[in-house]
Amino acid sequence: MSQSSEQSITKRKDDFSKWYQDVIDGAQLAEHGSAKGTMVIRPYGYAIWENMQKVLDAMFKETGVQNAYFPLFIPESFLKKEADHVEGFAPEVAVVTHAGGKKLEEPLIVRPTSETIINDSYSRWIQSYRDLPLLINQWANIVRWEMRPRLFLRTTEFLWQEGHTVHATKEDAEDRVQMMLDVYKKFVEEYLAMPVIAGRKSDTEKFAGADFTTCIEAMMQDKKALQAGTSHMLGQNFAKVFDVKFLNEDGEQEYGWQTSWGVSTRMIGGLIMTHSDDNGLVVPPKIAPTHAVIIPIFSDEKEKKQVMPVAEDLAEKLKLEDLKIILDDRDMRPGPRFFEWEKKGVPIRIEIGPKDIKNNSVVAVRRDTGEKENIKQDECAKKIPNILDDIQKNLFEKASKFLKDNTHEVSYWDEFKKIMQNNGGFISAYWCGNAKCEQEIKDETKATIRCIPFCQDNGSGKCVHCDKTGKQKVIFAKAY
RNA sequence: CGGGCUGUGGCGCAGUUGGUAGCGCGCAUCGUUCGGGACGAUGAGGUCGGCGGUUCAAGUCCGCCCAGCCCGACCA
Repeated sequence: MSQSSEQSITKRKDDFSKWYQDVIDGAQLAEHGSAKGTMVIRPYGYAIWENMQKVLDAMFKETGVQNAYFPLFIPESFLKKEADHVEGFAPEVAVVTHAGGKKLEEPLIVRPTSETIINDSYSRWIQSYRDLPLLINQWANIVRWEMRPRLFLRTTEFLWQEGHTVHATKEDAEDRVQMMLDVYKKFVEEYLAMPVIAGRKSDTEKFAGADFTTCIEAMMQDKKALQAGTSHMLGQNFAKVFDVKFLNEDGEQEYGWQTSWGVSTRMIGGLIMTHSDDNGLVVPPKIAPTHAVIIPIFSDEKEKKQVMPVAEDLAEKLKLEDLKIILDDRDMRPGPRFFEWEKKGVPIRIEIGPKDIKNNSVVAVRRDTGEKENIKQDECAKKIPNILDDIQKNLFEKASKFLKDNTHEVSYWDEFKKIMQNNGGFISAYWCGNAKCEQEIKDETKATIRCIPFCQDNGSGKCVHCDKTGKQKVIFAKAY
């Protein structure tokens, strides 16, 4: 008995070490050293990404955004035009120097982001205030050669969307920055069930080339912060160097006011690190590639003939409710089938066996709580969607409670250090606004300013580190 | 690039004082099974990260190189 349970633990451990591989393979190019940090997104992980794309794309379009596509290769000189931008990105760009068997006249960089090449187009597209606002989004892959890649969260190549807009006034652009951050917050909270704190980045953390950067920050289960999306106010910085000008209503030339905003496949990592448990992924219903898996159970042909028609019938009925259903009738024992879908985080498992046939019922098991419920077959079409809604709600509430429980209001530096050394989490505290102070905090505790939340109580207090008066509370945390 | 650890079937690992490679999982076939990772039998799968050295003999000892992981600097 003890032997078999020991063996069972061993088996689970083996699988645990690779449960995430249903989603992404990392380091499979390990023998090719220069390709380290690249990733392969498996079909299951890609299905999650496709769902994210679909929802976000619809939300973008509601705000008037259109999709377009721009080149992967960018002339090196484009990147160099904006001083802060080149300083921020030059260390991490991959450069193509040879192609077609020849040395290139001008090296091409693989885009780390597309502000420069898109503005090159915009400078030709925009003539008049009537051409504005120009609201464009691109779904693309980009490359950033970071020193230390990290599976899921900081891969060398990643997929993302980047929106690039041009407006006639500063106010319009700033409204757009906020509008898109609101879209991200809504998407991440309502679909991914990840609570986030929205705010502005400090100057040291802002995007290279932006006037200011806004962001949403989420808390992972290890209490570290993950930036889940950013929306930047670019001002006229890129417009000036790429000559994006328009004739305004008064017949005067003006530079356009711009924004850019993006979220990436990093969100898949965030999703996993927010909700998953020791048994594998937990995927919120609103983003899950499969809502429910039906597992027919039978031990011989006779039982199979009884069970299968009911299982098939139920699958059809649930599909009519707009649910994505998998009927897993593979020739495997039930246990391994249960476990496989559990690892993949399918929100509901429906078991149908001979016992259920007798009772006209099924057994529904929730992935988030493990609760089992007997449901009459003819009530499934009504009840399963309700359970899915409840799972979605429960995941968000659970994560919200975790975020709340691990966010600490701190006034004193000793307390700050103690929290960062021990439990970690988010610290909400007053900050003087000085970059030097920010750096010292980072050096001492590894915690950085994740954001300056929009929600402020208009008070003021002593900076948690230097005691000077600060007007705003900021969120400190160790970050990915 | 600094500091630590590690490279052995698909995955996880063992390999004593050097003697020519093994275990678990997974995979395949057959049988018994089947409501939470079943069991038995049989079988497939490895130039032990690379190069060089010591030796009659190297997964094991020595040197160099390469790669990966963790910790720092960089970052979505």
